[in-house]
Amino acid sequence: MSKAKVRTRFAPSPTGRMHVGNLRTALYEYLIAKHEDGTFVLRIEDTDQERFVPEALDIIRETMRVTGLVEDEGPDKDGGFGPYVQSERMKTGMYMDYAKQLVEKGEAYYCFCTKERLDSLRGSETTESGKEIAKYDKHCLSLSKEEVQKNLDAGMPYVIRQNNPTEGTTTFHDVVFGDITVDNSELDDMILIKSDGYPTYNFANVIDDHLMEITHVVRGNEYLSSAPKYNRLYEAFGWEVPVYVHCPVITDETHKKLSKRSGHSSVEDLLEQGFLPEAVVNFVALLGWSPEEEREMYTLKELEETFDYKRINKSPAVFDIVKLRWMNGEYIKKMDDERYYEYALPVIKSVITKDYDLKYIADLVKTRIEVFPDIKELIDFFEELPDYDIAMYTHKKMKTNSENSLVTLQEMLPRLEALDEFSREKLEETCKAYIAEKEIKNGICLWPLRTAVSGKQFTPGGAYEIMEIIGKEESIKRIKVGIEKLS
RNA sequence: GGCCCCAUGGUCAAGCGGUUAAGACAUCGCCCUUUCACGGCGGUAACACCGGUUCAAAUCCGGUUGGGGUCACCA
Repeated sequence: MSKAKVRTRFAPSPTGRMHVGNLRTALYEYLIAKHEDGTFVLRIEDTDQERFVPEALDIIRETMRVTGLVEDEGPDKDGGFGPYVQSERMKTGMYMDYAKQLVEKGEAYYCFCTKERLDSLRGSETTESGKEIAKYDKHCLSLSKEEVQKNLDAGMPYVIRQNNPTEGTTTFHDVVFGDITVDNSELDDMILIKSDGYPTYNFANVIDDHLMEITHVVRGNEYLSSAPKYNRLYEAFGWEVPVYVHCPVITDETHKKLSKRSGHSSVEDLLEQGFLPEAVVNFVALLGWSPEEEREMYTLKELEETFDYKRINKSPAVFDIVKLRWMNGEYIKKMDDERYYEYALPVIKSVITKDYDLKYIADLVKTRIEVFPDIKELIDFFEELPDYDIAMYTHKKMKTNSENSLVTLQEMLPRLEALDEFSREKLEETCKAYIAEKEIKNGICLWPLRTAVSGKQFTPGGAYEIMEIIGKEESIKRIKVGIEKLS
């Protein structure tokens, strides 16, 4: 028997921004498919009309586009398994038909219980500690066929519930967690069809995955507890269960599930904060999974080759923004000039209005940033000399203080004024000559100059680079300010 | 609270019965250097606890503790 073609799916519900947990799920689905030369499909699960937000769809598409997780089949790419949007599939009445099949088999039943009854059900049965017991009591299971029909004819609102056994156990298999067995008495009779006629997420999922011939299902660990009920559904239909891959949750620094509060829970947030999509993908791939080889920088293409879902971790991982920043910095350093400028120049222009060599400035900060907005505070002094404390002229290691700094500035001023060209070469030549002449350490000359022209403790580049960028006039002006401050 | 899951440095993690318990981020120190950064070198730092099984346990089993998840006509 030949191996069935691998088909995976990313099935988001369009309810808001794309969470990094969703990105990881999508990524793993994508990688599992690509690794086996399989098909990655996009399916939109919009069965919740309450929470549906139209823009969310665009966000998802855009996120997938920039991260490179492009689907092989989906709403815009019919592969013969459509429609790929659940609200459209719903129109065919297919979910209802399948639900009715289950009713026929006695694996499901109509339920006419009101919201009030359900609420009182939960309220009445409480544990000693006052916690709720949420299981439905199978009240409507006892209704006769005639009673059901009568209610239906009367137009009573209803739902269809799964009829789970109350004795015995159910075991399901998960690739990362192994076999998990639960008592059937724990299984709630979950709703399959809502009173608005829409299928619930759980039901639509099973139907669609089967119909779309999905072979591997990746999802968050939060769905682990509903997995046994899925098994019963597959069993009831007599369908083959796909390979389940449950991923550990991603948590924040407090080890709680990553939420909007943390400020970087969505891919959108991250991109807005100046992170590169490839860095985010690389980082997220490593959250809960590790390759066999000793390495952690991977392009999406390389991940496709090495990804092995059997190496997914079981324990929750903390989303460490500090390490993401580091990784992003690594990606920035490796960027080719053209693309780098594309990202860096706009940021530089937001700070510098003067006619400076902006690409030169960009080159200077390339190894000094982790995300692009970092550039701002690094280069603000180019635009305007900040007011600074003369204590900055004193540097122990450079052996400088206000006195010798003043001397340096006073003696260098005429030499610099005499220069007709403020190139790096000329500047270096001039300073070196002075240093040799006075038989002093480099720092005695360069530190005061750098301080005077920047007014900052730390700068990207040294005195030569800064003076070359701001030019003769501005340099002289700033050195005079320094002399004034020191006098 | 019931049920399920998890447990190696601050964080991500390798490890599948015998290792000096990798590596990365962070942190600290040194080198390079006109500052900072880059780069190079080095240091601090971990098997939650208690019992088994075994000649041998981070690795297997049980319990304890801790953490997480889930208990919707949401996904």
